[in-house]
Amino acid sequence: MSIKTVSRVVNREANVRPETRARVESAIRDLDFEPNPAARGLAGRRTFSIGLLYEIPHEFSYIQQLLEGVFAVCETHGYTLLLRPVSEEPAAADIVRFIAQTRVDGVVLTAPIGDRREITDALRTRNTPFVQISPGIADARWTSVGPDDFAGSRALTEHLLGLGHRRIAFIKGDPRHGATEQRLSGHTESLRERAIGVDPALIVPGRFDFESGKIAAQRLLALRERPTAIIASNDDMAAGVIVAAREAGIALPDGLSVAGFDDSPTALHTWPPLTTVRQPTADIASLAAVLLLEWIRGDRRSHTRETFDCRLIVRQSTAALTG
Amino acid sequence: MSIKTVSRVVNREANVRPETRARVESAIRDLDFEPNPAARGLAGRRTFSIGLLYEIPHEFSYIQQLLEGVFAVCETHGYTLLLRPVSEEPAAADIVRFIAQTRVDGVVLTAPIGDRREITDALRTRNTPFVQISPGIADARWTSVGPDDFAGSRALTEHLLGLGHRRIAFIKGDPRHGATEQRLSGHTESLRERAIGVDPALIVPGRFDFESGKIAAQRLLALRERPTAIIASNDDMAAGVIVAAREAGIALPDGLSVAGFDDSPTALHTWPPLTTVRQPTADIASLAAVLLLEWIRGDRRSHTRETFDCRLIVRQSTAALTG
DNA sequence: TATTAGAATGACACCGTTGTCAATGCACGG
DNA sequence: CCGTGCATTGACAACGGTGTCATTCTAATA
Repeated sequence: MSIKTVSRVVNREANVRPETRARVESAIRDLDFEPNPAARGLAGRRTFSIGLLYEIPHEFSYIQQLLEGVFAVCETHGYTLLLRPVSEEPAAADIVRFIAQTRVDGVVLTAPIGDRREITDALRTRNTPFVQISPGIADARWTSVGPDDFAGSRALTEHLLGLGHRRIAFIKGDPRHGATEQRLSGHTESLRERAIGVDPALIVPGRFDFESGKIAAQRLLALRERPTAIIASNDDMAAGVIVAAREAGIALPDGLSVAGFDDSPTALHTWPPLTTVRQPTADIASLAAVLLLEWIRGDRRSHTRETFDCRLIVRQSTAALTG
Repeated sequence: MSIKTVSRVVNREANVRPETRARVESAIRDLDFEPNPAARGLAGRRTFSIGLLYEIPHEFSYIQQLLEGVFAVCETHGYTLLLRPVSEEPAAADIVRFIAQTRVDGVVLTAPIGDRREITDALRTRNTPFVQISPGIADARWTSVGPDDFAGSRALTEHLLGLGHRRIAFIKGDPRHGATEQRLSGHTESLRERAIGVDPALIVPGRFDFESGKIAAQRLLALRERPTAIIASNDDMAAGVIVAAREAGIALPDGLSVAGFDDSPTALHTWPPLTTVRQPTADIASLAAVLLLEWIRGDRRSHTRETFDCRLIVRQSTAALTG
């Protein structure tokens, strides 16, 4: 069985007997063979890659900011960035296959992918350098970079407490994200410090998207004793809260204070514009990329957990408690 | 001068005499030499690329939809996608350099990059396959894919005319985008068909971002004879219009109808939710990628201009003219 | 059965760099 | 002036596939 025949099978060329093809294919499967794209590119004068050129948008959503931060670092270091959008809960095997196929030197794992133990284990086993963005529990065995969600969330709750609110509801984010728990504990911690009881009825689940925020708000606004303020774990959900409030005929911000998290473009698109917490996403992503490259080059031999401060952005969606 | 010495210079290795280094560097510049990444990867067992893994977000902005469409096609065809965010008005040379460096087999040009004559010329000269997304003027010498902005815009204006509006203002988009002119002419064409004069005061410039929409709206709302409806050339600007209207104390949609374009996530985050026009961005991007791959493989010998229908999405931001 | 075209397979050079190690150049001390 | 050791450069074999062309099968035809 010559190498060339394998090449024919891989490239789906004609003139290979079906049984030969089958034999090769099963061998490929057994050996987990992935053709080396560099060798294919070199010999075949093609790269099996295409470029996508686009203008940097004026307003960045979270992913775009991440991209921007990582991309900037890649550019200055002469690295290429391969994107891999994955569906929810990708199998560790899918990620390993991506690395095997592309032969990337390392990967940046965004939340919540980097919190999956099987995935970090698989990468560590293969000795593939990686950094984790916005981890849940930081692990000393690898590097992670993220915002201080806990402190950011505390600042938000304290802002509302300062405005006189005492019945403050909290809409949680996607439970798979580490940020979700940290943002929640920042909130409850603030309440506890002021000796304000945490009413379980005021803490409701969400999934970080507009729709889940709206549904959560409908539930909260239907309570006998309605909250005077609602904190959503991100801006998209806060936008959902605002719409739910409008549909319920509640005046904003006087009838209800609403706050978000992230300072995404959405925060300015709502009316009133959202009080929120800004995390330096692009900086986080840049540092993650820098640390990854250092690791790849062997310039670094110990792991770290880097945390960035968040900043409270007060806009008109929160107001002093009246009456 | 051995090849190896060039390699040392390129890789910034130590132990190269400064004058040797200088000589090599000037030769590199003179010859426009770009190292072949495949050969470097093959010999050096590294790819100078890192991966970025992220979960597909629930709500797609325009860029994310494009990405998604192109990516899906790349994945099924075994291609890798290299992103290249560029600043406004990138030089053709930058783009040529990107191609030279990465050796991509072809590129997708998004608006308005693909409308720059110098860029298309440069690509054609180098024989680099490319397709253009949302072109201004389609050129028979290359392939382009885009929405039918003209018809979509017409549908929007007709919807407002049907609601009884006659003083309809229009906020234009970024003039560098082909869509801008097409969306405007769809609007004026509709008016003309109904023999309604086009009042130049009601057509104002914008740049596709929230802020420019807000400023344009402030200008329109200050007119002696205020429009009863405002069409913004995209949703972000429409969100700006809504905020400007709120600040002016105008009730929506009764005091003013507002419409956007694109059906982005923003369209649902505003209150009232936006009447808008949905373009099948992901489908457009997918077809662009498919056509590009066909061209790369030589399966295709003639260029085409493909157009996708848009769909009017009526929500609560537009209402019948009262009084 | 011999012949032959076309299908299937293999041998081998080559793609453009980097890693390794040998060769050469050079400055300095004895 | 020569030997020593480090700085600098070059020779050459990989790297892991693909392209080309020769060779071997296979089955249809005479």
